[in-house]
Amino acid sequence: MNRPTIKDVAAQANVSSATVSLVLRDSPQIPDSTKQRVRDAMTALGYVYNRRAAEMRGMSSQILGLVVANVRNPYFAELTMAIEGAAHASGYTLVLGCSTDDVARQNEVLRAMAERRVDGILLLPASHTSPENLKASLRDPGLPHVLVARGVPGYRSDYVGADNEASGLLVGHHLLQIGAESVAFLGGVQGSVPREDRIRGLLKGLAQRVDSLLADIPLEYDAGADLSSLVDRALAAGPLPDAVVAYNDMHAFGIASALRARNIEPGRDVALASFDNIPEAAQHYPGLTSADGFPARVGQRATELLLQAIKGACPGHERVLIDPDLEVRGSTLAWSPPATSPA
Amino acid sequence: MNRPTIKDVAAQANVSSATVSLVLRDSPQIPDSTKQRVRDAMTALGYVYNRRAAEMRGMSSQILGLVVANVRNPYFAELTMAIEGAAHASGYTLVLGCSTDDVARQNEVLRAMAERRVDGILLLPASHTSPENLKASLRDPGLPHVLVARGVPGYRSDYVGADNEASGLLVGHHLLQIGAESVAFLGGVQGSVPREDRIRGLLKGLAQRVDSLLADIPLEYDAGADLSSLVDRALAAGPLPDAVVAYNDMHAFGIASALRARNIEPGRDVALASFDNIPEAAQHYPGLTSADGFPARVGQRATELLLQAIKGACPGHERVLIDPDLEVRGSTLAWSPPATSPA
DNA sequence: CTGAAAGCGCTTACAG
DNA sequence: CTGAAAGCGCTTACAG
Repeated sequence: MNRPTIKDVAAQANVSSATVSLVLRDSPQIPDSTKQRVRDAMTALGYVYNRRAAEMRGMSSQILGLVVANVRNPYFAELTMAIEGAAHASGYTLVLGCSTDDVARQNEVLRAMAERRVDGILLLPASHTSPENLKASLRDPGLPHVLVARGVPGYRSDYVGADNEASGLLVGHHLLQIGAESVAFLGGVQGSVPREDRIRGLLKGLAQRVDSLLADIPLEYDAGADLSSLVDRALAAGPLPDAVVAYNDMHAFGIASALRARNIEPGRDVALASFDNIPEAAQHYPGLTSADGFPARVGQRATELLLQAIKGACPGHERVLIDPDLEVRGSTLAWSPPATSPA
Repeated sequence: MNRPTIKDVAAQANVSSATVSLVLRDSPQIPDSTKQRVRDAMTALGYVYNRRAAEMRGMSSQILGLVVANVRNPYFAELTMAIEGAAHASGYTLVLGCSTDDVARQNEVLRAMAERRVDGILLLPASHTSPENLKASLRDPGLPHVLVARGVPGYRSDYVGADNEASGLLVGHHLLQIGAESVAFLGGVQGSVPREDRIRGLLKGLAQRVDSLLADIPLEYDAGADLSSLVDRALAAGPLPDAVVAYNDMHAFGIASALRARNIEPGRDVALASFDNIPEAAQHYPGLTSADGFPARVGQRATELLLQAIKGACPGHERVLIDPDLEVRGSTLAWSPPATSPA
């Protein structure tokens, strides 16, 4: 026999399928005795509710879609876990798509989600996503959605992300405070919005003493990033800066190792700071000074906003920025300006 | 107007809905001229295929479920990406559930997936999953499934994972070869099957000279693991071993930092090896010797096996172990036995 | 308190 | 080459 349906359950319990349906919804109009009989029939038959069939009668799918570039980046991983947790807590199931930061792949994934009638979509847009793109994939099909962690310039929609400029500002202020006079920014993918925001904030924070970066070297790709050659290029470009700011903690770890391999001890010979403050930043030696972007909060808020939008209570272009916080550790605290420069 | 259906498309194109359905499937019995007309109607109306409705007529959902403990562990992240990629390549969409290594949560997630009628499930079982558990959640409802990365003793099913014992053996042989005479194993969650397999293999590999571990200290929980206190406990337990073997690379990084913070240079003062060989292991200073578990291959094979099981071509208890490989780097190569011991 | 019936958006024989 | 009709497993008015 095939999977049992409410009809089978109804037959077993000697009621109509309508009654079974009402029992499933725990309707108050069914007396407990009948409910019990129906429930016994369900377990006897091993009945599993078919939400897909229910959906056909206008019910929602209770599925949310999440599209991220990848899940290897610990920041994205944390975000994904937070979103899965928030969705689960609200009775939603999560469909995951990885764009691998590729717009074509992203479009395929979004289309697949639309065909499966997800109730809404959380999108961390691939790097070169265009507004027209999102209009065609999300706005026109009428899919409720919120953009996460990265905005798409020129596209108005709900958005939740870290305040990258504020993060940069915190890092800049701190470096100013410890006396850094030359700063290089390493890592991140060229042209990405968070990267630009972080640099803009950083320069604002440093403005009192430093007016430009000693070096600004982006990566070609994020995956399999070659931090070692990045450090080579930075060292070839000029003198060792007082401080290196990495695009994120993962890049910072690679940079720290590359420096150490060249006999430059991070924290002592050069200050090192970065962004994200993933748990590993605290475990690293020296402890890595990092601006926390609170991915769990971003994911939580983004999910809440999406659920509101699905309910129809949608302003539609809310922009939520999560306040950053700077975790100061040995990688900048252990450094002090060279003696040659005046106090 | 609501979402357009094939009926709307049919009206627009002056054909019946049956014809539209055939065009969707690109049936050869429909002439190109009609197909074109229908397709034009689709784009004009912004029609989006409703796979859920199709499913009601006996078609499959083209959805696979993946349940993992978390996605923060880089090994799991890599696995997840590989599975998402393989699923996508075969036209499947992936539903992701995180059990947070909690059996109750895992059961909820599996139930939600069953209600959504996924075609099959890939499960990385939570630590204390029982065979009865899986029987009730997977076998009885007739859900095709394959277990990934961790087996459940006493439960027969398709399984794909790294060969942890062989990995341990490789590490053990290598440590023997560089002359290590005392070895401590640090990290991993007490009682986990991969942990036990790794230790068993390690001891086999060392058997020629070493017959027991100097220390074997597991973690209470994986999340937010306190590697620093782990190292303290290891150092308190006795003399510095020749080699430390970490449960995985993430733990090894934490251990390396903790050692360095205590003025013990990993690679020079103590050999350090571990498991997984995540990309960061190569970037670390010193390069981390690590046994590669090839999560991408595990994910790929597991997905293939599941798709076969879904097609019904299922032996049902295939056990696939992916061959490991030892990547030897500075963290063990730079170490040499203390001069006091004879050559 | 419970049942008969219509309908969600598709697919699939079956006619023509 | 194309259409009418039945049916997938539910839910929801509407009767009784």
